[in-house]
Amino acid sequence: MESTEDYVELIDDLIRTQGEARLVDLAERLGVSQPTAGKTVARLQRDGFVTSEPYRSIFLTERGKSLADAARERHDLVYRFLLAIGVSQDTAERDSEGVEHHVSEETLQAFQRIINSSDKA
Amino acid sequence: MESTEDYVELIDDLIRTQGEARLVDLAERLGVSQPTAGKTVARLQRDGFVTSEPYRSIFLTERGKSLADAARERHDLVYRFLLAIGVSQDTAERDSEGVEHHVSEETLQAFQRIINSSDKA
DNA sequence: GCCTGAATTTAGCCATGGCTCATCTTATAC
DNA sequence: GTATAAGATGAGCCATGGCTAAATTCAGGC
Repeated sequence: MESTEDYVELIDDLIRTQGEARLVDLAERLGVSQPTAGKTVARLQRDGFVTSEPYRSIFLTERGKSLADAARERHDLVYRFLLAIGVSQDTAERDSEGVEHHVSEETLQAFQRIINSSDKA
Repeated sequence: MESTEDYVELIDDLIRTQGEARLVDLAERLGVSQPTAGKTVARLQRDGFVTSEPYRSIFLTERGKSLADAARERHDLVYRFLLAIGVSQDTAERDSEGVEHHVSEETLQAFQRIINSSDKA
C-alpha cells in the first residue's frame, strides 16, 4: 500500500511537531475527508502500524515507527535531489511525494551521488 | 487515472510492433489477467481513448493516440534521464514506469537539462 | 452540571483495479 | 464442415481509497 507510508510518515510528523496525531489533522493535511482518514487509520491498525482507541489520538507501533523513519529518509533524499538539479522548492515538495514510492534503491543511490557532487561544487 | 496512460502507451506500442493490439497481449505485458485487461479496455472505450468491438483487436482514437504519444515521450525522457545519472538499464526500465506519472513539467525540464549536459560530456 | 460545537464514528454509497471460474466465440487444423 | 484450442466475455467476488449524511462522543464555557 502506497498510502500506508504517507500516513505513518504524516502521523510521525504530527507527533513530532504537534505532540499528537489527530484524525482531523491527518484529514486536513492529506486533503481527504475525515471518514476517509478514519478508514485508513483503521486499516493501519489492523496491519499493526498504529494503535488507536476511539476518540483518542493515534500512536505509531514500533513497526509503524520504523516504516515512518524509512519513508521520511527516502522522501527527504528525493526532495534534496530535486532541489540539487534545480527544481523549485514548491515543485520539489509536490513531486517528491509522488516519486518517493516508485524509485528503487539503485536509483536512490544515484540521486545521492548527484546530491554529493552538487554539495562539493 | 494512472493506468489509462499505461494502457494507451502499451496499445500504441503493440500496434507499432505487432501490427495489432490484442487483449491477451495487453494482459500478458501488464502482468494482469485477461478479464482485468478487458475491464480496463472497456473503461478506456467509455472514456473515448480506444474503440473496440467484441472479439476484435483494439484501436486508439485520436484522443487515445495523443495521450499515448505524450506518455511515451515522458516515459522516454525519464528513462534516458535515469541512464544519464548512472542507473542500470533494467532498473531504468522499471523505475521510469513508476516515476513518469508523478513528475511535473518543471521536473521533466530539469531532467532534460541533465540529459543534455551529460550528452555534451 | 449542562449545553454546544468540534471531533469522531457509523452507515452507505461509488470507482478503480485486481482476481477466479465459467461460458461463449473464433479461428484453425483436419 | 466440425472439433478443439485460444481468446474474449460474463458473473461475481474482494480491497483500497474516495465521498456524504447522520449519529455519537467529548471537552470547554458558563
